[in-house]
Amino acid sequence: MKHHLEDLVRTALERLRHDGELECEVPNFTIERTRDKKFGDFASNAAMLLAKPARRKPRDIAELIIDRLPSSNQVANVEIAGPGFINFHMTPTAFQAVVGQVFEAGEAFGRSTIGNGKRVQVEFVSANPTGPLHVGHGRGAAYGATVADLLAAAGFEVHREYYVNDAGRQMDILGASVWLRYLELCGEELVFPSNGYRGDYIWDIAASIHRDHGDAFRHSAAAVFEGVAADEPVGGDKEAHIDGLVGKARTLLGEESYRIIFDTALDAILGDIRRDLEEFGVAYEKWFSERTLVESGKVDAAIERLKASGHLYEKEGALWFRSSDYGDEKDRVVVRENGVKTYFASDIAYHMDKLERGFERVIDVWGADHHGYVPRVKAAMEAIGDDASLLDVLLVQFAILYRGGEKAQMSTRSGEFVTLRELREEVGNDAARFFYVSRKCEQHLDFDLDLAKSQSNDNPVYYIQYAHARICSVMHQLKEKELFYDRQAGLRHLPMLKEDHEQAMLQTISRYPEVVEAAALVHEPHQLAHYLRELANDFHTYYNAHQFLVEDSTLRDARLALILAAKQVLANGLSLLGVSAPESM
RNA sequence: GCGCCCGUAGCUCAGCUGGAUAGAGCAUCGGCCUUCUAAGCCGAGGGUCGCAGGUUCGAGUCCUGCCGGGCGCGCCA
Repeated sequence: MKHHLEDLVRTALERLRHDGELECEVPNFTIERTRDKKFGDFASNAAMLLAKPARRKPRDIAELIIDRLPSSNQVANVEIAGPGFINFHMTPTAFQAVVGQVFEAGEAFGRSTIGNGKRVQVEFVSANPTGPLHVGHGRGAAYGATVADLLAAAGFEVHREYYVNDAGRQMDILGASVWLRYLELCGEELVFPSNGYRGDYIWDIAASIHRDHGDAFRHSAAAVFEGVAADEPVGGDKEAHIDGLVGKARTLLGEESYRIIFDTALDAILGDIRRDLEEFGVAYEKWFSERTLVESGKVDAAIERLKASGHLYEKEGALWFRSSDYGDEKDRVVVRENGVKTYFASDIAYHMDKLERGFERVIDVWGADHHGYVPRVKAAMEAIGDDASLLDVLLVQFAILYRGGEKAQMSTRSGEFVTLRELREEVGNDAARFFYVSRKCEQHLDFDLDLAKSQSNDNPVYYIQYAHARICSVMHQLKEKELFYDRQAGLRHLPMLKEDHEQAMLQTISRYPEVVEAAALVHEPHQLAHYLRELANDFHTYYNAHQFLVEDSTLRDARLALILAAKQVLANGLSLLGVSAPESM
């Protein structure tokens, strides 16, 4: 509907230009749903935008536009109001037609082609595989997955990707942590490094290695800690201590054995993350390995490219990227003094690779604590000669858990965060997915665990799902009463739906495609979440005000057609959010 | 100190990317089940849109400066 009116106004403006009545450019006008029905169904600001450049009164321009407006069987009346709004009153049949459109498109209702098959990559979660996902990652997962699904619904060709940091120092620390726990299982006595990973899952992995390999990787604790810098609790440096232990693991085990432990740890944790996300309804086209990026020489190639274009320099033994030339607050190290490339170096190569793969738009979903990282990545893209404006970084703020009105403990005594899995088990996937995307990403999220679990109208998930289930229930009752529903008759008799509640529902349903499109383009799934609550509200209100299973079969068919269309839209919307649409509750 | 994000009803948040009289839910108070699921519906009260300027036909929305809160400022990832 909206697009149709846009076309009409644009045509009118072109005609005005053609007639010489308008000598300026066609402005970027909008067509909006009106807030108040007395202003019609849609309003355009085109005349007011033209007032200044055309040097005429907005109301005069509005009149000219209306004169040139092509006729449309969807438009009943057009009028000028207020400072120069052009208000459109649609015909009843224009709204009624939506029901037929919903049935025809079914699951595809709400999809559009504005994305025009443009290739867009969405990279999200990408948590280091050093432990299970926690509730903070959960928000990125739900948000990224929904943004990706929305973009797909809007006609983009979407590629979902998880960047696996399987190369890097943190992974070495993970490997060392597992090995040390393994040594303890072998009977060695040692003081676990303060900077090591100490979750229970480390013990589990160590135990599985011990089960499969016995004492094959055992070395005496004395040998392992010999010559290693002191740990922080005893007056040393925790970083130097852990790096020393990693070095010992390498030399004592040898590359082959070290690799076995490292890979076992990586596979175990990554496997767990994959299962977790899969159960959460989050799927990826690709799990992109940082290690393959390193091994393929792409990181070196990226550094070479920066060097060749004169953006690198040496200082204090390290290799620096002059990112401050591109607006970053200071320069960044790419190769450390010890010759090890930084994570940033890999990331430059990774983003270069993304564009080389032909993505026309690249979206990174990051935790808000990484916001300081954005300028340097964009700087690197510019320096390399890529167009940094193709990259959109969406920063997701933290989720704070509440229980009983109080901030819930985010981490356990051992320092482990509350995991995504624990949250899913407590409130269920549906509530978790919905709550995570119910706020815009830059908004801090207060996640009320009690509310997410409550089975009442306070809980928007149940409220929406209940609307869907209620419609299913009505159809069930229809059968029980041995009545029938005739879709064609229902569509024919839609003009009988003259009640306010029925009009409201038709209008809300007709808005759905606009909501999906807007939510996709501005990456705001919460718009869809709020819309679905509105639609559910319209339905519940209608349900209480009127009987559907009435004697008059023509009216009954028309009403059932209407609520079945609502059911389809509820199901489509919930599906985009990754939430189920139950038949009964 | 510098940078990013947020300040809208008692609470949690919308406000369609500058439009007409600022909206929901929760909470509070008052109503609605012999009738398709009361996991629901209806009604009432509740506001200096953090503060001060500016931009224009028009500002909760854009700009500047303050105030308050969160986060970030490693040769970590």
